[in-house]
Amino acid sequence: MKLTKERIVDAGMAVFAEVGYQNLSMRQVADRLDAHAGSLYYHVRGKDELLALMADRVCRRAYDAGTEALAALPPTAGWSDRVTTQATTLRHELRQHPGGAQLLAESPGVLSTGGLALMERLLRTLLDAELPAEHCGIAADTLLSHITGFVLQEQNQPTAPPTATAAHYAELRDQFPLVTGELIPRLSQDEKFARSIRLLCTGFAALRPPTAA
Amino acid sequence: MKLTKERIVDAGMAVFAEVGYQNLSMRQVADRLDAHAGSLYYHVRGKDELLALMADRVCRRAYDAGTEALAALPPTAGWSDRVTTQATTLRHELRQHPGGAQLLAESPGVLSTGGLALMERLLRTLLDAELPAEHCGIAADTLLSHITGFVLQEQNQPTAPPTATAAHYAELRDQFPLVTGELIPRLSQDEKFARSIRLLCTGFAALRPPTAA
DNA sequence: CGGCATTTTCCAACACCGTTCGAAACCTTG
DNA sequence: CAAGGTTTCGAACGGTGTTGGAAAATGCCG
Repeated sequence: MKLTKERIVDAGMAVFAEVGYQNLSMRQVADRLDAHAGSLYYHVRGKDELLALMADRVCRRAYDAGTEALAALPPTAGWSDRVTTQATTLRHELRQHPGGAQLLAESPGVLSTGGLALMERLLRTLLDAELPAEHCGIAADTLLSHITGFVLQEQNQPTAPPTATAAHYAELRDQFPLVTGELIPRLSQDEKFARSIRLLCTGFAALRPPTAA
Repeated sequence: MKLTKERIVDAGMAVFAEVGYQNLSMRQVADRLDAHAGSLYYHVRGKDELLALMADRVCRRAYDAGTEALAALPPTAGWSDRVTTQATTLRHELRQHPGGAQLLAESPGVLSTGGLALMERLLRTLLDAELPAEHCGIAADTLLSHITGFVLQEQNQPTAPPTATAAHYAELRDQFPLVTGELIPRLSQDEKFARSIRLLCTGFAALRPPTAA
């Protein structure tokens, strides 16, 4: 079957879902298309462009999933609910593929169409929330970079905490009582994420002009 | 001269500063020590461990730079100034090496001693600010993941904006009026970072119990 | 000092990577 | 059919992380 940019990105996403960002290779993408690695370079300038296209697709998916989730929101939902929904769907989409956050992080910025769409909707949400316009850009930027940072850290946390010696562990407890203490208790990642977004939203709310209730 | 974990990490940091995270290779590190690549594996389990050690060192440096900057703060400085100082020094340290944020992001979490030290001090700062203890963990986590996310995005923004066709550019302006509009105006990265931290701090402040003035 | 054992280094090799390039195959058009 | 452009192949290049056995260096003990 004929090779196409579209089909190459499809195959790229497929092996991405299987082996993750770190182990994605041109040869595997080509294999999935019953083609040879060199053939890809007729349609794509290099791995960078392929990754950028894939990042764009991830953004697009997150955008579409977001519109769906937003539509399911009750009409009573406030702006912070809308922000939270967008953040949650983006995180969910990033977590679909291992290393998904890295794909977004290492592809050059939010230049792609999909990334811009995400940003645009977020800005509109914040503007509709009557945030002062001059702060919306920063707010949206902060939100997005926080989300990618969160999922990134989340995705390469070691699956199994290392079997540290009891002595070494005691020493750590001694040296860093707060980090090892009951702050940051057994909170699920979902919970941590939700709270961090809530935290950001309260920060946003503090920017709003004091409107009479 | 004898090879050591310490010396290997030193060399690693040196070539890291020169070629950046993406192009750092075991062979270059070995070359700088007048050794062969295979020899490194006697002292280090693999590239992953080397990167983890380097990440730890970056954290340590950021910690030391932070204590210095904190000491230079006037005693009248409030907790938000202390938070900002820590954030700024961390960002500055990450920006020292190209791809510095990726090093921190891809090495497994904040498990190293240096990372824990950073976290511990941040937690103490927030606790001293009389934030409710159950929120401090989230707050610190949010701050850190935001910083890494910010520097990450900052560090692989394309140096030169692509020479897009005027037609295509107009279409973008049409499709995404907000992103391309005068929100997010010509703000330096420093300014954007400062404001994002300020934003987070106001969010933190909103968590504090209303103490009588 | 010699001899031995351990620690450390070399060096060649493996498998894989992204990328390039000329030749072959294919398809469309005249 | 023949010509020409489009697309694919297939081998190759230089690079990567990593391994394992041979070789050297080092420390130790008689």
